[in-house]
Amino acid sequence: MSIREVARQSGVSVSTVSRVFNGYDDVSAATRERVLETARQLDYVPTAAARTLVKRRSQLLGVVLFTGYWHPDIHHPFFQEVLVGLKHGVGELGYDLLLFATEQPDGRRPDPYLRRARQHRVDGIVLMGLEPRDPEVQKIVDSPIPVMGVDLDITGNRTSFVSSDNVGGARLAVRHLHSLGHTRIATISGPLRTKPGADRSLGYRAEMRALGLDAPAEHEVEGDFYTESGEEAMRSLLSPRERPTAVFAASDLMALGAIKAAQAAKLRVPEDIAVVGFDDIQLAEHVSPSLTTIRQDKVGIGLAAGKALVEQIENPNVTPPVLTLPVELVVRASCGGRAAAD
Amino acid sequence: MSIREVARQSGVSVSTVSRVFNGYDDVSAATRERVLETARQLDYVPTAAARTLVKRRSQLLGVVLFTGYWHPDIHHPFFQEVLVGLKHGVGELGYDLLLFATEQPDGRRPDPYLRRARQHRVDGIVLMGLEPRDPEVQKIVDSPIPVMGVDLDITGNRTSFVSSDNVGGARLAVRHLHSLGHTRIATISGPLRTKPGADRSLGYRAEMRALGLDAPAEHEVEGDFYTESGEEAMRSLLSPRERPTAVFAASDLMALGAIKAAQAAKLRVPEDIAVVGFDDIQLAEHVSPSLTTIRQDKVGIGLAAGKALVEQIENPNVTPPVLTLPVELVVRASCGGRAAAD
DNA sequence: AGCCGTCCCGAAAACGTTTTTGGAAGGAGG
DNA sequence: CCTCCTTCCAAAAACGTTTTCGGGACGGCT
Repeated sequence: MSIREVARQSGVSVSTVSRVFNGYDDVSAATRERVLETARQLDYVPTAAARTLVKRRSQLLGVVLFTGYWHPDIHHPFFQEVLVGLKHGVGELGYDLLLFATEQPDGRRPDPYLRRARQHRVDGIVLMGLEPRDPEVQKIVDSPIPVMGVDLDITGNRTSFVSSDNVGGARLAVRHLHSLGHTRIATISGPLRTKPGADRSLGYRAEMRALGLDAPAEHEVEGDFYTESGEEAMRSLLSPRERPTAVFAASDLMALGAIKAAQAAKLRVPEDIAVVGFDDIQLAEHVSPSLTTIRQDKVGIGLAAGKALVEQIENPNVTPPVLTLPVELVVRASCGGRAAAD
Repeated sequence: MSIREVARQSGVSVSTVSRVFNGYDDVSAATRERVLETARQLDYVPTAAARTLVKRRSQLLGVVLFTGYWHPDIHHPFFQEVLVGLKHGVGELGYDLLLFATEQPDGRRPDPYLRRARQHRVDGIVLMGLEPRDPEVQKIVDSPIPVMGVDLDITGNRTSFVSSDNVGGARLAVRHLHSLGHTRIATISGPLRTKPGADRSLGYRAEMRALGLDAPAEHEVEGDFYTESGEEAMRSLLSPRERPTAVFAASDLMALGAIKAAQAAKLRVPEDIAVVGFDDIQLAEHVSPSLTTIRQDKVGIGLAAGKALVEQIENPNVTPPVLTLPVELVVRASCGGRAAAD
């Protein structure tokens, strides 16, 4: 089952077998066939470990996906789809994914990610779901291993990131609301320390300004992307006497919470207050009223991240570009307008 | 950076360093400390490939997660949570996950999973999302590598599987419906060739019989777990003159479709027809009417699968038990009754 | 004939560990 | 003084590849 055995049985040297399996062309068609045939008979499979040892690369991409599973709302569907995209993206290029399972229930990570990555000699790392200022992130970025962030703005020598066009999406959302006649438009932003949170907030403000609308400070409240924070935020948005007639929530989950809070306050959505979300998670179309939202191409993000990472691995000299994927407005029922009839 | 360097700098032999790092006790406290210290200074990390080569095991668990990403409804949230559970389960035990990315957009898998598994010398394999009669599955089961199926009934020498108590769950569902006064209870089953599909159908029939209720053939129609099939199934259920007053759908997604179809037929849910689902996906509580359903402990399934697999790896002599996790009835609005006031 | 180029292929070193085998040092017991 | 355990450690083989270096065979030139 080792290359040695194949060599013996086909009457050639070890190096020749190796050459055959690596597709070198300096081996005659006849020997190639003979080697391939005996390999097939012996059911020979090359050992990755040995190859990794000598080539100093593993054809493996490390994935650190921070999913605190104790978080009640962890089921954030975003990363699942990104992962699917990632998988398909790198699969075609001959890489497999190494999912680091080094996270403890209490959030401690006993064996730092970077250490595991080096241990396995992964050729690249994908970072998702962790806090931008996690010290471990910085260590990884500073390492010589190529890194791609997903919704995590890191840059460096061999590192870059991919995310949706968050500011564009936010602008799209408020523009839509405005086109429906709203002028008092509030926002429930994501955590401003995260890239998507900050950018969507930026986009909101930019578009409000561009439209000549007033965006007083009390019309922007910060959530954490999850449902409850949306509920809470909406309550505080509703308290002033001049309440907004529309709100742009920086995530669908928060939009949901917002709608719930509005309904609890006896307001009708969208008649009394319009809501638009961000993400287009599966929920969005099934919920009632169905959610108008900004759709992110989640699979596409994974795909892009994978391909870009491999690109960076195989061309270490070119500095990797920051990738921004387009988003799309999906009009449903939660803000009335032309879809109100649905 | 190799063990050799550490040995040189701390004035001991290579084997001693190895012993220190593997926690053998036949090394004096003094040398141990010295070695550890220089290792720290050199920032030494042992190379997994070399270790794998000689120990013939990798501390890696292969995961084959078949996710046709071209399927419009692929976003099935089930596996995401299972994966999270799996990750945490095996992480504590010192294993990492190797996610095979060898699936092509058109469904071809160019390099069979088993081959990759052997290549990387994974210590065990987790199978999820694939068809029970996929020939590749059989090959994997027949291999000497320990295997755990998730919702995939495979058994063999070193193989077993874990799933929810599907028949119990189904019985729970129809019992609940019956307790609400329903007697004409239909079901939209999952694909009967899959374990969960078959078992939930079995449970439905068993409970109907136990309750002395009539379950004519036209009251059971087979779907594929996804939304559209539920819609379609509901339409055919509604056509006979003696239409059911309640239906048990073998998945939440199908329940959703069913509700949609019922509403399209101008029936009110739950007043005119009650629906209960299975899974308790995130959608279930947000949809309107919110879904009464049977909750699966998805994270728990992953956790159990991981632990059981590792158990089997480390105790190859004991034959692994089939694991069945309890489910739970979650009463919401979609079938009236005591939650109708919600 | 002699020289050179091309085409195939083999020998051997290297990658970084673990494990087996055995041996030196030192103390205890006779 | 001799023998016999312990305790600690070193040497070396083994794991299964890739890659470098070089060499034989063969044909075509001059």
